[in-house]
Amino acid sequence: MTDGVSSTRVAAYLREAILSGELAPGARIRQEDVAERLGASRLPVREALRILAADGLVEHEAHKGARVPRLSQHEVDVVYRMRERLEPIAIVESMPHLDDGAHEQLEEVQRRIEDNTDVEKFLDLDREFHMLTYSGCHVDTLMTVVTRLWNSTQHHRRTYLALAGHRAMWAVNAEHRLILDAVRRGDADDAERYLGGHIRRTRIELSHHPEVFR
Amino acid sequence: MTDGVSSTRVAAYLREAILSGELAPGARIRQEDVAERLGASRLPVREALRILAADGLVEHEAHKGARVPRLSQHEVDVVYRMRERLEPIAIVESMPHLDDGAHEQLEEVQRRIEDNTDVEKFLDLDREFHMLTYSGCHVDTLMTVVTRLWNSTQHHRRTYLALAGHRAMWAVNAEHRLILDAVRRGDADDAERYLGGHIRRTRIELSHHPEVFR
DNA sequence: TTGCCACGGATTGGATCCAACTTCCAGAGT
DNA sequence: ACTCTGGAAGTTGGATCCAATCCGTGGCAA
Repeated sequence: MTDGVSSTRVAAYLREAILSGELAPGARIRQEDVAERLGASRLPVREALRILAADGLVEHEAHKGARVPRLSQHEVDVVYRMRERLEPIAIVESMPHLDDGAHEQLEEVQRRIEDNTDVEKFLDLDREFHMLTYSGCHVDTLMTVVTRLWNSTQHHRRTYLALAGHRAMWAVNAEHRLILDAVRRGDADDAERYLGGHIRRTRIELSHHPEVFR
Repeated sequence: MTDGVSSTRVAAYLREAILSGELAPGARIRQEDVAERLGASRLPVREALRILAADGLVEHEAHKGARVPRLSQHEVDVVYRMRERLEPIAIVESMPHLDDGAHEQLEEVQRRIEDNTDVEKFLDLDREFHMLTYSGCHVDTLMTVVTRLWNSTQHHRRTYLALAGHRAMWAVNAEHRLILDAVRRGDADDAERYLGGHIRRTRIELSHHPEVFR
């Protein structure tokens, strides 16, 4: 259900365009272009841009318009260090509320990740896997921030994956399996540990590839 | 200097009203009221509300309007656990960029905190102290999130202080002094440790006072 | 050639009017 | 007495038009 509200539809459209890489970091977003393309007026576009700014997907400057933020290597590194500390909280909050159905879903998504070879598909599935592990966390403030952190580094994950291919994928799968097992067993300590390690290892791999940041 | 842009002026006005407690959690904000009071049209008010939503100061629902979010005790606890893990990153990022002038300012602010007895004044000064220690952190994503976390719990700090008075204030001052000293010495490990402990102790004190959450 | 100023197109910000939705209350029907 | 329905009032969302600002371009002078 698209909510019926135009501004949220526009926001969804732009969110997809940015996360899919169609709009790269640094790209400018002209209100009238979007309005025309979606058959709406500029007003809902303006509101959509504010919504996306809250998600960290665009940055807005008065009288200069909106553009997709361009993060430096150091900024991305800090974002990953933030994730390393925040997401363990989310998984611990979430685990008690995950039932067998959720565990099944996780197993299924992880199986699809292991069968997959496409970069774009991996990005979606990986995000789905982690968000599923957090789906029992009902603290809005936390989930908003976590989503924001994923959003703002989506572009770099993509270019890194396109570069490294599936060479390092075995580690991701091993870590996901360990996380999934800990979640199933209800072992919060292990879940925290493996999740933190997963993010940390990714951060360090990224730091070895400065070419991702042009 | 107020940016000249109406929507940011409106946002600043509402931000002040919310942080000062004038608009309490749960309070509804009608666009026309604000517009009339500030002599603007409803449009900049709408944009201001979106800006504030990004700061976590209001929540917006389609066709139902904006209101100041009401956080549960558990949510506030999680927000403090987030702060406990994020702000140490901020202070470590910041410290290398703080010069003697900044150290002087910190000393001055802390002195004023120790001389102060007013609750409202303490809230401002305490925030100023911590934000000063983070002022050298130029990672936008991190500072945006930290600000958001402070914003969303400002109300609870106020009511707790009004309740506990300055009984527990000595601990705050001791911790501030230790943080300030570590910052001066450029000792990142100590700064991290004392800051984390400061936030953690506050969180635990809050958890002992459920009456703050009505 | 280079730097500066002015001007005009392009783009965003704001005001007003109209449409859509929500909420609340009265009244009929059970 | 209770529930459900319909409609009116109140509030937010969207479209259009106008104002303010930015930015590139071209001309002019040093």
